[in-house]
Amino acid sequence: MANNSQVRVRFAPSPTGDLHVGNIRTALFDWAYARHTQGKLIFRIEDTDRDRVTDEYIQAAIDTLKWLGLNWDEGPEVGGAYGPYLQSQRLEIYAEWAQKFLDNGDAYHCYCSADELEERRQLQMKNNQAPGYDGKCRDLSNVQIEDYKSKGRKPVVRMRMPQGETVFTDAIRGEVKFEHLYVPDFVLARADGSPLYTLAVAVDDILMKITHVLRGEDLLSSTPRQIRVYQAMGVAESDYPIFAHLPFVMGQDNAKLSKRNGEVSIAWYREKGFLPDAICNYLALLGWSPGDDKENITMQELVDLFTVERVNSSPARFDMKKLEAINGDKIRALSLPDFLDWALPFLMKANVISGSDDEIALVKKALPIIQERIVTLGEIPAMLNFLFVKNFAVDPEEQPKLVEAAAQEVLKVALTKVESLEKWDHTSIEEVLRKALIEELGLKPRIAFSALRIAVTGSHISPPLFESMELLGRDGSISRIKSAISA
RNA sequence: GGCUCCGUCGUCUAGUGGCCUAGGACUCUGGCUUCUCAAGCCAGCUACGAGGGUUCGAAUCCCUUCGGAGCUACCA
Repeated sequence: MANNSQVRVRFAPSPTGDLHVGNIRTALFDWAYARHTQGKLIFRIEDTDRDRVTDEYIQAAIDTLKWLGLNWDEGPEVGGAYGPYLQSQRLEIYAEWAQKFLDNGDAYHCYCSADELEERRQLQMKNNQAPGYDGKCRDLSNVQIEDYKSKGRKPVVRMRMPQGETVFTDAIRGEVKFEHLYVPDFVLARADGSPLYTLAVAVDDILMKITHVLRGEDLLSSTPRQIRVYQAMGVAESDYPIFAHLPFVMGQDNAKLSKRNGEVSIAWYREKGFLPDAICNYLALLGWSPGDDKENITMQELVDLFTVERVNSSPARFDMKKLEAINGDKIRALSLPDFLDWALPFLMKANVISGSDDEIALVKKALPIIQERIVTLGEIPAMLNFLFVKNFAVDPEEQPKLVEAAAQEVLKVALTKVESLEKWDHTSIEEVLRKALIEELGLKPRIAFSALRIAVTGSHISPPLFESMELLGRDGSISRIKSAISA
């Protein structure tokens, strides 16, 4: 196996859509392994299928990795000695190798049409045979070739699989063996000369001197094809990369993660208000574990602890609840300046604030009292809206609770006490209200403060009442209590 | 169908022959705390897919079986 001293891992997505949870978990492991070994992370775009990969998706993939903090050493935007890193810019390279394979007899031209192949496949299935290319064009005579050409047929390049078997050691699963009987000759390049995944991935991994291939389990059965290409390239077995096939991340119902059973696009989590560190922390726990009972880890701890040996081989189910729990932990651990930086864009986007200095100052004061009450940043606007809203109105569903006689009594007493307060801070407010409502009127705290809470914040669920009143200010609080009384 | 991978609480996992009457986390349930909601604290529920071996001893090793997943493309 590869014995280079410098570890070179690659993350090579085919951006046919927004990067999803599974992609990111792979990227995260690739990144963590590169950093753990102080090796290099190579970011390569597999866009050989330009019908499905768009520039927008490529850019989105780049942005997503950056947002998550998964930086790369070679690839788009940073370049590197083995570029270009977009496969669509490496077409001549693949064409050269395809030609070389043809010249050496490792590959051959196949003139079968898609329809013919499909027809034969159906027949194979019907006869209970393993479907796959039957080798029809393996040894075409010159006459046959001329005949095809005269009919205007354009050939694809197909790799010749020799008899035998391919055995390799997967770093996660151990020895895996494939009999070539079940690995049919596969297509390397289309009739127009454009390469297919099997050609490009193998050529690039060798040319880019990749030492470790950590990728999804779905690619496990394509590994013998890649190894076949290495052989045709004349690569020594000791220079093959080490393969490590990561277990799947699945949805709730044991199916591959999809829109149906949970949001898959990382962009969605970003908008919802999940922190990159929380996403990475959670994803790291899918198929890997730090080994001890500690699960809430930092990116640095992940780097320090991550080894392929500790990666599981069994698939994991994605659990939104646990992600939320971790996100809540991460939010609570945020410093106030960091929390402010994360919170502001959400408040602006929801039009709760416009971004003035006064508003920001107030947000800064309010954040500590909601920090342990939210699970995602997206909940912040609703939590703080009562401080900024111009036309305040009590939630219609809460309104009935205010008109009750007992509530009116509380509000009236509270109003007079609060109006005569000299210092407007939460301790003074709490002190005077407790004295008047709890001690003197003998009310239970939860009863006494409920009406006030609704009057001031508009809902029976809110940040702590006295702090909320302090932040709202004397005038605002008093006028809201007044309007609750007259209502 | 064939090939390949996988199988510990509901979920993520710890566990590599005795430390396991199986540990942690999330969820759920009950309680404490409490100005609401949270947070925090305490307690509880629940698992080695099944069946055979090997062994003094098995979640850990072997076999069979059942289940799940992936691949089986001129997608990646």
